[in-house]
Amino acid sequence: MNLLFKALGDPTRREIIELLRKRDMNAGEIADHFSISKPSISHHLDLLRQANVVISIKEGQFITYSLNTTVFDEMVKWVIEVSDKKNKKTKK
Amino acid sequence: MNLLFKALGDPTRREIIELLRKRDMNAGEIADHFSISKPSISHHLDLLRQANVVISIKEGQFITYSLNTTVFDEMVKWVIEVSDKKNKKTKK
DNA sequence: TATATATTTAGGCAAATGTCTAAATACTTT
DNA sequence: AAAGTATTTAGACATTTGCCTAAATATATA
Repeated sequence: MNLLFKALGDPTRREIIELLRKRDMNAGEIADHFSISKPSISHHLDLLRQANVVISIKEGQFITYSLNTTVFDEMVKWVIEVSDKKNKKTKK
Repeated sequence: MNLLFKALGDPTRREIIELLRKRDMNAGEIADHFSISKPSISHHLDLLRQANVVISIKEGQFITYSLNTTVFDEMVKWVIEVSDKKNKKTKK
């Protein structure tokens, strides 16, 4: 879960996630949305892949990236749980 | 939201959050749960406070820390929204 | 085969992060 | 007022992060 939080702790990477939410894209298309270099985007994509937030599939000379949203489940569960205990304490 | 994700991207800080879920604690009590120095814990608490995850209240010579879970709401909303690929409309 | 296109890898650099010890600040008690 | 307790601030250090350019790899096309 640490890799996931770290992955989400960068605005560029969150923007990439928001892009991929609309449709799958290859690395070049993703890079075109930003003013930083392609190698830097490639690095961000690597971190997102390590955190299992995205999946990459090679298609010819392109590499298509798509979102894997299941990885968020555990995280949301943790956050809700952490929030819930506190509520319980004040509610009861 | 960046400060929040960054705050959550460290295991010690997540443990602090889990501690505070059970009950409010002062800085010394929190530090006693870890093997790292008090100044380091103080720094972690500062980051959590900057991210609005905790609130600190001075009580005599102690400083009591408590969780502020409302800050998670926006984050969970973002994650859920991003996970929902079918509804691509961005609402504010 | 040679050239163009897509993407990553390598290496370097400045800034941010997480840790420490020592010192400073604030409050309490004697 | 002096001493003790709680916590933070300051400064240093190694590691990580995010960015860059240049080079390498892989595929497509003339």
